[in-house]
Amino acid sequence: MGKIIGREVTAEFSTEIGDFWKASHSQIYPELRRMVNDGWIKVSTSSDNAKEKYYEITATGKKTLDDWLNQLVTELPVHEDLFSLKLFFIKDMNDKRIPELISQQLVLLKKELNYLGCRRQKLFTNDTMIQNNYGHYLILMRAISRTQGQIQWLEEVQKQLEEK
Amino acid sequence: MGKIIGREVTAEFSTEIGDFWKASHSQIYPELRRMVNDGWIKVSTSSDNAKEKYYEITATGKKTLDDWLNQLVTELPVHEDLFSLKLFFIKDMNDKRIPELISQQLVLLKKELNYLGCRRQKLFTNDTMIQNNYGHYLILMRAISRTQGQIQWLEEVQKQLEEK
DNA sequence: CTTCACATGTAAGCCGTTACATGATTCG
DNA sequence: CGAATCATGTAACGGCTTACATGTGAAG
Repeated sequence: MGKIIGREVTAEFSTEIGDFWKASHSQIYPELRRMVNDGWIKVSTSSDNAKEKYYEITATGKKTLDDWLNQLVTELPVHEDLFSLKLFFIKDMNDKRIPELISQQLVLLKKELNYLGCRRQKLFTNDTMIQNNYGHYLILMRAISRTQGQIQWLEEVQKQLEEK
Repeated sequence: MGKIIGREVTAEFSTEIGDFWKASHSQIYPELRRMVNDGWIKVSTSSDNAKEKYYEITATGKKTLDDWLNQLVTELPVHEDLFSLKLFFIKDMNDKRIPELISQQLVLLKKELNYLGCRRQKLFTNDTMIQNNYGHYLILMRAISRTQGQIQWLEEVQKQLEEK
């Protein structure tokens, strides 16, 4: 119980966690090693599958995680996105790249919204699932709301630009 | 005209561009050098101030920038934020760290919203300013809308959590 | 028994940071 | 002329990526 192999950690960064944080296996394996060295997790090899290494959190690791969770977040992240960066360099209101960028961004956002909706349906089928993973539920719903908001805003801008 | 020194580029990444992209002077100076090597910009030293190096975009540089602007953005950025990451690890709906994280996040978002409002007032005093920097105006307004949306959403969650 | 998927690992490089260092200008 | 500020630059390092490399298990 509570044991996990590197491959599964990697998978989580493509699904669960992957919606808001990315990491590849090439980063994960060395990190696991460091965490073993630091005593945050311990490793055990199974007898029936020599290639797999089972990792498990230690008391020290739990403490470290808990301390980290108790620390307040003091800064907002910077929103580095190419969409904003490109728009920044376009001065002219009638530059036709503006509607192009917007419509492309809308394509991406709608795909994202659809994806997030699927995630919600898949992960949170009933109230029990929500109550037992409430933090995860919150950030997923927040992502959905944010994406909807952006779509709505961009569509309004799009409409205004067409009216000329 | 069109000439700028490294110090001023650095300053832009603290103000104008800094709202959605960060870079320190230690990154900028080497980059300027590379861009000179690549022929994207050219450098000239002024007679009256030996320490200043004036950079200016070349035709090649303009072409490169233009090509880049014409490329479609094909992926949304990942929203790496500590707020989401921490919430992800909190399973229990009644964990008191949830309202703590939310209220702290609201503090940060309101500060941000206020800052963005000031930027808007300062940079876009009249319609001419808007029309001559329309892309910049759009992303600023988008940031404001996004921040407002997040505040609203979090406040609703906060209210719902209090009702128990 | 060989092929393919699984599981782990390493290497090189990019982009960004903080900290450190240096020279030029300005101003009291 | 000494101190503060301006302007530039370097060093060390951290986190992340892509590409490369290796070994093991399962399945035809």
